[in-house]
Amino acid sequence: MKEMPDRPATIEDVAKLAGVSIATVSRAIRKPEKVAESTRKKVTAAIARTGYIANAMAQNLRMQRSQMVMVLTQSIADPNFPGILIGLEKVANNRGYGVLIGNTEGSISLEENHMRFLSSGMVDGLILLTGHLPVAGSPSSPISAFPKMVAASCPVSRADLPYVGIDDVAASKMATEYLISLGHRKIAYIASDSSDAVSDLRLDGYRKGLAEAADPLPVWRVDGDGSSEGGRAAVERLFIKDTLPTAFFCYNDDTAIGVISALKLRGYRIPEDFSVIGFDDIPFANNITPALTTIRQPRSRVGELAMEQLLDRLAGTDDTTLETLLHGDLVVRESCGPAPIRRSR
Amino acid sequence: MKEMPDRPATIEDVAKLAGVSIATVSRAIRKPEKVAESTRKKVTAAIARTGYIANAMAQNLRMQRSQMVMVLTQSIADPNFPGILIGLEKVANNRGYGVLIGNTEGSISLEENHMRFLSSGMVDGLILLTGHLPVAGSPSSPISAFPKMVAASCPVSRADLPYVGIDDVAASKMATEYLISLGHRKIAYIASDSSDAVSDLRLDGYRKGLAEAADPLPVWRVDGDGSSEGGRAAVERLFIKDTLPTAFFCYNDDTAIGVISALKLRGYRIPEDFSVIGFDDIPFANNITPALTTIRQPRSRVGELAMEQLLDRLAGTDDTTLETLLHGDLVVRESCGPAPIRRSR
DNA sequence: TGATCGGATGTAAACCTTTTCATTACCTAT
DNA sequence: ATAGGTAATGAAAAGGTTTACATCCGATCA
Repeated sequence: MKEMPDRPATIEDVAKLAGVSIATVSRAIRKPEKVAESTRKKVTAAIARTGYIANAMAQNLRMQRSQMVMVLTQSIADPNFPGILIGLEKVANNRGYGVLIGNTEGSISLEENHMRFLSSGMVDGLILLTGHLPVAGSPSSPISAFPKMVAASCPVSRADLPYVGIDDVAASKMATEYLISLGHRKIAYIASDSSDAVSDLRLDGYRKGLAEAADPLPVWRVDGDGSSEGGRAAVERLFIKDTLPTAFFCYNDDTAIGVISALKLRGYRIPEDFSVIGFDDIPFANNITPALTTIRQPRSRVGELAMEQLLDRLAGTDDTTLETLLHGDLVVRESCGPAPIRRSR
Repeated sequence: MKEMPDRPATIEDVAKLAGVSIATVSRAIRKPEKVAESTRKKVTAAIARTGYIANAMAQNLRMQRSQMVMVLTQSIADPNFPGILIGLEKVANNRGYGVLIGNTEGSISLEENHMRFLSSGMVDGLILLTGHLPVAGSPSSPISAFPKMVAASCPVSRADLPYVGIDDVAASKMATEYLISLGHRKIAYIASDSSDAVSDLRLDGYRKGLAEAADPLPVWRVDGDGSSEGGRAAVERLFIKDTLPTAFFCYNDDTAIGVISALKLRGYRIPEDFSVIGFDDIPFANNITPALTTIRQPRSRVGELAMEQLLDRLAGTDDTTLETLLHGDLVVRESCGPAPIRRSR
């Protein structure tokens, strides 16, 4: 029934066809209960005949909003990103919002550039996956200036911003306890680079796990950088110093993959000679050999909750929840085994 | 210097402060050469003092555009997606556009839902990663009704839509020739499901590679579904029939990973007993054992070119290029070796 | 000297909605 | 019968730009 004129139908076309004013058309659409049954029908018919679709820009201008949110990330290539994005996109779309991607690559200038979307009113709110406040304004800019943000997956340091993520401490503790339960006594934590707040949280959990062991176990933190290369390098350094743990608790799966690869390259078997546990349960954790034992992050759920929180805030529901911590699951596969009996080195 | 009033500064505030009309302010910003040096300075100063940032919604309404494009994908989780998105986002942002994500999950209703962004004017154009035209309108709707789309990575069947991707046929031929050069004579192609046009292109290339061999080699197509599970299942079926190739050319890396895993499970060694070659060079191809020999897709470049093409079209540059095919590289790692000498089965 | 031109600026329309406020007509209660 | 209330609708403002057109002024040219 749609006709295809040169220019799309406006509300005025509909009004004319239905023989009412544009105000009535608008009401018939947005507040049907405010308009008489008979006119509503006329309007509906006119809309169908003209193929009218409201111009979003005009609506948004009038209503002072954009129905868009931006998700700011350091890296689209981060293996956790797609999963989170799925959740974000899902609820945003359900609630009539569009999701804009802002990739910062860690560059401040790119980040500032993206902030123009917010200040120009092109987006209503921000999901921060970056782990820090966007650089706009001085570092001490009042939090009240950022009413439209929610952090997810990476907590924002020293900011009273709503945060949705998993309980890194609890999950890391669980991972550590699992290794202890397998008999390991020399467990190293392969960290990420020092700027990563999440790495410290996981270190905390690891510490707690060690502390609660029957006999006190030493904390053994090894530098990494969150990449498989960093994991490889960490193992190489340990071999040079000729001092080795029996189990590796890795900051993330990428690191674990590097660790395993370095260990295998030197002829060791996993899990017979060494146990390795990762974190994140990235899609490929199940496809490496040995299949990686790890902590599963409910990525999609994190995205959903973060977006819900943001949209609730935008809608004015002043939810005061500041921290939503989800539970991470231990996924036991093949990369961990009983501690080997080995001559101490 | 910025002041922070309750409501953001408008162009009128700037005009008042600078003692000029709003038209002049607008011109000073958009067409500086049209305004006298002296006034330009006054305006610039006023803008700085007020912290004025143009309201994007008002601009977009007036200029009948949105400065947004949407990328439609079947699955955010597709391992190729992030790479393409990186390229898309990069050039879009460089050119002042925002990138909206539309995840369809293969659902028609979701897809239709996303099309409202286009018809309501919330986005100016579409990047199609879905491999088919959005369902809006009848299947035979004239292509002229879709002036604002560019397909990438998955060609859109029977549509004269601009397409940017890699030359699947040439790349597949190259992969096949490589296997032949290693002495393989029984090479199977593990396909994706039949609805996938890309799978057929790769089948074509494989065919061509076989056809140009010194001695004619038989085409051997095996069903898969593009997942590692599908690869595994394909191998199992071959074992049941007890008829095996010496080399597998896989539709994609996921499939190859499944094939390798099934083969290893049965105690075979790669590449000594079987050669396996994948396609895509997904990030993890290098992290499995054996490291996967595959065809590298310049994903990010595909994204860049597709976005450039789309924005050029939106800008009215009537570029008539309909197909941009990039070159895929053969990445030789460890999963292919000389054909084994084996009693024929 | 007067007509013409060009540059710089202002006025107002246009972009398309939503929503306040006013108007109308009808109904109810006194 | 009249005041007061309610439901349905319309007129017009508001939202913040860009830009076509008009205006003004000083300068150039014949």
